Amino acid sequence: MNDADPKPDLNSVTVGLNAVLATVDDDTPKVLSIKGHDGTPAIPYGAFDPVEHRTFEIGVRNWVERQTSLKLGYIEQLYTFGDKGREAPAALLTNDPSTTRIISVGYLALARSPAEDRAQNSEWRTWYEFFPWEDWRASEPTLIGETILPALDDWAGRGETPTLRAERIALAFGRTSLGWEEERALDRYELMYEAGLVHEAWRDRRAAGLKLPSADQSLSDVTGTTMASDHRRILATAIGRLRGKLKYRAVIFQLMADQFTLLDLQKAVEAIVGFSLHKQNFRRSVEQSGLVTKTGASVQQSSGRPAALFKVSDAARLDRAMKGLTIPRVKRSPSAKQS
Amino acid sequence: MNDADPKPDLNSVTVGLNAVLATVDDDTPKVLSIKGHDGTPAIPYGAFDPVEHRTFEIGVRNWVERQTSLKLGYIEQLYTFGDKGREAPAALLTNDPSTTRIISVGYLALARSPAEDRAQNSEWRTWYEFFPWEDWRASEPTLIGETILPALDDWAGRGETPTLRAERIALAFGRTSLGWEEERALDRYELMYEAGLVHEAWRDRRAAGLKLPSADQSLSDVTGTTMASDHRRILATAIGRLRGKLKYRAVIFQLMADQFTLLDLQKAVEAIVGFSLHKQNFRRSVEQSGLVTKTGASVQQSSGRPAALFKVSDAARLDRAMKGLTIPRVKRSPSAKQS
DNA sequence: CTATATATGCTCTTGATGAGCATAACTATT
DNA sequence: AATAGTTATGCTCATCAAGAGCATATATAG
Repeated sequence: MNDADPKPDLNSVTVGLNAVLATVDDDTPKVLSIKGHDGTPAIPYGAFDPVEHRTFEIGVRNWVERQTSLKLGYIEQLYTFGDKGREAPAALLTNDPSTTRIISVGYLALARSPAEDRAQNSEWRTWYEFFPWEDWRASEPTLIGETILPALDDWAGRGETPTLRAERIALAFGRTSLGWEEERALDRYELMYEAGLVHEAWRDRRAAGLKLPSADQSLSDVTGTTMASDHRRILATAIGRLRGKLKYRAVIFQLMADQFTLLDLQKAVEAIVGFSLHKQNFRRSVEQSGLVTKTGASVQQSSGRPAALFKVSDAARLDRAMKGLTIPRVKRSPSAKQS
Repeated sequence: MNDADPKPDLNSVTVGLNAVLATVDDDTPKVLSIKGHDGTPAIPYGAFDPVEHRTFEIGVRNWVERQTSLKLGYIEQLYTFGDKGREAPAALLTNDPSTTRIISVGYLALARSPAEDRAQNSEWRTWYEFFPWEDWRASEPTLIGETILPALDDWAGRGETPTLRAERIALAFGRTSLGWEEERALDRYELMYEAGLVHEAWRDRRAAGLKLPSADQSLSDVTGTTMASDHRRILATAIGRLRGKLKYRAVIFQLMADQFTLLDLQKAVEAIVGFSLHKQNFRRSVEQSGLVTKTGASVQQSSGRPAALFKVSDAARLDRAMKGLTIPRVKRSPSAKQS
């Protein structure tokens, strides 16, 4: 079955590792960014060294910890990006960019708090700086209704499959009965990329010598900060993944200090999912989950009643359950005329 | 930040593509397997050709479709495997296995029905042949309580962190309040691998010249069919992913024929998740979901009342919602003393 | 002591989910 | 044709999770 395969020039592939380091600080979700080759912000990346690294994960931990003095807690593989056209940063990793295809394995790592800054030329940035349309905490960003949707609708109309495009747009931007689904961050970014609504789209097409979209390029100036290579796509992947994960894994505690109030926890969740929660109900669900325990102590903020401090309970080391489409399993007695 | 990185010998990495082709046929979940180099069943794989393939996905579609005449519908990247020690099949992909590290990008693809067999030396096999402990449709496999758990407990006791191991085991095999979580297929396989309960564990350690576990190797003879390289791990990843996905994406219809009865649908879901569902409630949830529509026709099986035929409704092209940890968003009026 | 600002406690309503009884609609048999 | 056996469907109940929002409790700032 595979013997029939020709043996391509395998040596022309290079593997890089990318890591989205995320944290929540000052009620703000942040990512560690470095300066890319042309000054554009980039996600930390390094080459995968097959000799030194027994595992990708070990590789990521190694160079991240060595270069940032951050000790990574949670770490998870995101996706492996291998599209042609992401060769841009090739020059940074190899001496012969012309013939090499670079693929990169993206990772998501969570760090507790910025703990001051360490690494030179790296800094923590709000991720909403790169995705202004993803922050609904105050309210729906006006950018969406005023700029993004009109432009996307316009783009949809120009395509050969306007209906399909319209459906994708509606689904991604919460215009269906499902409403806004925060975990679709990647879908949204991809639509915007395709429609030429982000700077990268123009940059990449120009670099590839492709014909430019018939859209208005100036729109891409107001849709957030550009990143090097396809790093913004990787970041979108990370955001979407983390947002989704929050719902079925107790991963949020990887971002919390040892002690925290329920409001701290709520703010952290809100920072990540990008919208506000119902306070009383949030508390109820958290307390019922059994994931946290009162420490007994409490803290006093500026004014108002002091808040009780909580810590992660042991049970939280275990992951949590899932949910979804409704799979009604049989629980009680195997009696009755079942089946 | 990454300038500090030494430039390793990047050329010693080779990229392969693996595809788990899954289908449901005759109420049985199946995967396409080929004969591995030493006769062991393997998952179809091929080299990634950076020249010919603009994208991994295109690469996978290409060689799968060329070699099996199967047209892939749904396809999704699973995970990229890069651990040292998976060099075993290197000889198949390169002429110089000694210095090359092979990493492979795993994909999951869903095919409708086996549609007869096509490719030479490839065949569809029940995936429970490789994971007998994952099939709870009739009842909990006795293999778990009689063989697996005792052996795992034994293994846990031999380690330096028995409590941690015991917790992992309890969680993976449904011995916690969460019960059996079908999507933890990979967790279970990995535990068994670590404990030397699957043949691959012994094979790999022997090949690597490592010391063999102090466990009883004969146990690995009753824990399902062995696969080449780390393909069984990849398959476990695919199973877990698909099982989880069913709950929040309408992906099951990728496996159904144009017309189907609700029981057909139920059987397909059961085949995948590995346990039985409550019939009436399953129907209720499916019908309420709006994902299917009655065609008007009905079919008569051997005996009993004829069943109505359904088809996928247009709405199902859209994906479905998700659920999870409980994130109480504010829906109604932003009035009251909220926040 | 009063006005404010948070933290918490609770109640109500609605909808989803787990169970299982009751019927309907066919085929195979007496 | 009446009876059994079998699978499809219809429905009712009970329980629980989730969305809303009023009511109190406990501080800080005049």
